Parts: sequence; structure tokens; C-alpha cells
Amino acid sequence: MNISAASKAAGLPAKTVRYYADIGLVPAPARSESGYRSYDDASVRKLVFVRRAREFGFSISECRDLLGLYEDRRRSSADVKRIATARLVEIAKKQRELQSLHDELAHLVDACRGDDRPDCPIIDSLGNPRGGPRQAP
Amino acid sequence: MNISAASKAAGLPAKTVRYYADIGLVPAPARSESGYRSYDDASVRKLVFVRRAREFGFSISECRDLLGLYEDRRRSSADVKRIATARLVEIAKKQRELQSLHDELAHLVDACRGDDRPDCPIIDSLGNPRGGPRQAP
DNA sequence: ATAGTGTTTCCAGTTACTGGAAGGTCAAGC
DNA sequence: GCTTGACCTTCCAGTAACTGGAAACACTAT
Repeated sequence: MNISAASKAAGLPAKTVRYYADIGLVPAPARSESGYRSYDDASVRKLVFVRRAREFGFSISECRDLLGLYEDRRRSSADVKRIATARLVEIAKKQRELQSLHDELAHLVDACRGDDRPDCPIIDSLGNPRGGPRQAP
Repeated sequence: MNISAASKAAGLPAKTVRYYADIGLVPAPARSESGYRSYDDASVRKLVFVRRAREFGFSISECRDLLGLYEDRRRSSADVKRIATARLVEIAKKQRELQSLHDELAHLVDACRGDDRPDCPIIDSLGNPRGGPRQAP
């Protein structure tokens, strides 16, 4: 399998497939006589694994760890659960941040008439967080 | 005001304050005879404005636009509202993505016993998205 | 005079790729 | 046999928004 077939099968751009081998995230593939990279099903499965883990927001470094666990038949599920739980905590934190951001901005957008007059609570709030009238810059 | 005083007043690292002037996001400050940057209250207000906008997740480029609107006394509030609303839509989208990510990962973490046995639905799901037993890599 | 802190510039590194140039390879068609 | 076009290779540079660190100069206090 050449790189474009493998990249299609894995659901990743060919550039990214090369990149993952360059940084040693996955093993360097075998080469044909003329230097073309040659992939087998096992390599593709690893690439799929990495893609899925990345989609879950795991960093490359976490993917490295997970891939190690993926390949180690004797690892405990607790090891995996620990990494996934940490990621879950991060996601929940990001969700809370995003929520308060959303609420605050929605409130401002709501308060802004959005007409052709210059008066705008959004700008006021950015320049002057505590709600008073803004100072000219 | 030297840079460290200004950076404290603005709530930004001094490095970032320099950076914002380097990329032309804010005007380059005046210099003392010996070359030290010298800030006044108006500069600090702009830096606060940018910090707040960045905290809202506006990109540097959007901050540039907003700062332009901030300084233009004759702009319409509709201009500002348009940018803020676009940002709000992005936030909502990110929230939905994060939610489905959270749900899926939470489900997997829940299903994983987290003991010292190797069997682990999290790993299985990463290698084999459609829920069957995984293949060895 | 000297120590300590603050400031300057500049260069490099971060994360995870992505784009593009220059050139080698392969299969099909004429 | 030759050309065309798709595919492959390497390498370099750029992205976003900073951050870290080195070398050198400035200011303040003792």
C-alpha cells in the first residue's frame, strides 16, 4: 500500500501520515526499491488509532502514551482510564469556561442595539470591564 | 510608566506587551532618552481592551478590527455586534463539539473497569471505532 | 564602585501540522 | 520509445500567539 492508499484508509492527509513517522509517533514504514513508503494493515490500524485519539483531543504526547498502552497486551485498564479521566476533566473545565464566555458575550450582544448609532455596550465592556461609561483611549 | 508598570496595569506579561507593538496591534510606545518604552494611560487602556478581547477568544486579527472600532467614535454599534455575533456562533459550535466529545469519552471511561486487567473499552474504541473487539496492531 | 534589578534586542522554540518547490517514479497511451 | 500525468520523495518555510533565554545596557541604592 502506497502512502495515499494508507492515508485514505486511515482518514488522514498523506502529509500528516509522513509527519507522524517523522516525529516517531508511529514506526517508520518499510520502503519499496524506489524509496516509496509501503504500508500494511497493522500500520493503518495504528494510524486510525492516532486519528481517533487526536479527535478526542489527546495531544501527540498523550497519543504516544496511549499507543504504547494499545500495543502492550499486559497493560492494566486502570492505566488507560487514568489518562482518559484526566482528559475528561480538562474537557469539563473547558466547557465551563466556554459557558461563562458565551453567557457574558451573549448578554452584551443582547444589550447592543446593533443600529447605526455609535453607542455600544460590547465595546464599552471590552474597554471598561466594570460596566461604567468608557474613557476615550 | 515603564513596561513592567504598564504590563501590571494592563494585566499582561511584559513580553506580550512588546509583542503587541511589534506586530502593530497597538501603536509603538514613546521611548525615553535611554530607549526605555514609556506608556501612558491611553496605551494601557488599549492593552486592557486587547486583553479582554483575547479573553473572549477573539483572534489577534479580530482584535485589530475591534480596536479600530473602539477608536472610531463614529462607527455604528451594528459593526461591533456583527463581529461579536459571529464569535458567539463559533463559541456555540465549539460547545456542541465539546459536549459530544465529553459524552462519548465519559461513556467509555464509565464502561472501563479501571482495574489491573488488560481488557479496556477505551483502547478498544480508539483502535476500532465501531465497538467490536479490536484487532491486534 | 558595585550589586541587583529592570530594560533592550534578537533568536529560537512551542503545537501540530500545512503549503509549496524541485525532482524522481510509474503506468497508460500513442 | 516517448510523453503525459499522477504519484512519490525530500526539504524548507509558514501558521497563531506567544514564551524563554542570552548578551548587553540602564537605573537605583548602598
